[in-house]
Amino acid sequence: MNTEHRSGCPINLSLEVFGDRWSLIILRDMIFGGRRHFRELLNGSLEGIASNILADRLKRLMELGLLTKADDPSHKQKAIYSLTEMAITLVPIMAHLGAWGRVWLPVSEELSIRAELLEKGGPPLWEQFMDELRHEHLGLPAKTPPGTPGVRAQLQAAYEAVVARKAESATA
Amino acid sequence: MNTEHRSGCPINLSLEVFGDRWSLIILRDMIFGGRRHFRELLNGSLEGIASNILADRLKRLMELGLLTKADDPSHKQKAIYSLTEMAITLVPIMAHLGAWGRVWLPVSEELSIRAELLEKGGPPLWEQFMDELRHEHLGLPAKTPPGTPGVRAQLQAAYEAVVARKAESATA
DNA sequence: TACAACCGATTGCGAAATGCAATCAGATTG
DNA sequence: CAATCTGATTGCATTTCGCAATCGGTTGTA
Repeated sequence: MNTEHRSGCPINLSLEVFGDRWSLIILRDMIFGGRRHFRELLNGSLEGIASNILADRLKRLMELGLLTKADDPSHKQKAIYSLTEMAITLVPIMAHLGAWGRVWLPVSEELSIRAELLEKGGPPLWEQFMDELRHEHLGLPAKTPPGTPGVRAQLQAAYEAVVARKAESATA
Repeated sequence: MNTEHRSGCPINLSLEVFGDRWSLIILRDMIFGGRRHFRELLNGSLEGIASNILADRLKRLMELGLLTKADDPSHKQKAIYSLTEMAITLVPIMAHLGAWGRVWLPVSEELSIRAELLEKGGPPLWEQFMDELRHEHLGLPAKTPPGTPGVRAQLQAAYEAVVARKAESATA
């Protein structure tokens, strides 16, 4: 990890981590999209990240301590990327960024429904989501009873409902 | 303003605004440092921004609607930059970014005291600070009685107290 | 046992961004 | 009237970005 910093200001240091156009996009897709593999991140990216950029950022995020990499037992070539606690605690920042973007930027309806729900759910929902991520990525025991619908699943279902509604109204 | 976007995702669109190493630093210095002039931003920057980068980012932030520029009546060459409501509503994001950085990154004590106070003050303090910024930058009536110490002044005083204490303990 | 599809990357290369240094013309100050 | 300060601008070398093609190895299928 590079130890040369422009200053010891928390905002500056955070910016040195996220001050590029792709790092946070990758984390977004892992957190909200549930993606764990290189190809999932590469092909699932709405914004069309290039493979060399993805490889570079994954490496960088690992060096910074935001991700870890492990072998996939089902496939000798596959690597599974996991969020660390450091990355999981970005959920509130993601929620705020999404809320801000929803107010001030030309967001699309289907892609902002997640941000809307996350904003309405507030800190309690964020905590629940973070516990869910800790369970999935860090192997911690689940805090919700088995069978409880996960936060990501709820967000995904809401997204799909909007897409379905828009498709229906377009053909009606 | 450029209308070509990679996607309509709120987080992506926010990243298209802040996904560089300087834009948020400039806004930080305006919000927390109270800087309004080109030279103040240029020379006061801890991170040492170059003048051409500063000029470019100020222009870009104006095009994006985060800043406005006005003539300084006291000096025909001076320009005063003001935050818009769009920029003022970044305060909670700044607070979260600072709090996250304080936990996970090698921040310096004197530069993180502001983030600590902002975190402890929570949303009520953020709201008070935003009202203060609306008064200073948008000309809205102050919501606090005249004479009340401003949030920025409190943060600045706390910063200076830490600096003074560290200087004293160094010479003791 | 072929063979296509898929795996996580890597390389080449042109374009764009970065950042340092020097400079600018006009306004103000001493 | 000279020095300083104002918000920039320009030139230029370096670095970063990002698209396209490709890599060697693994897996599934016929």
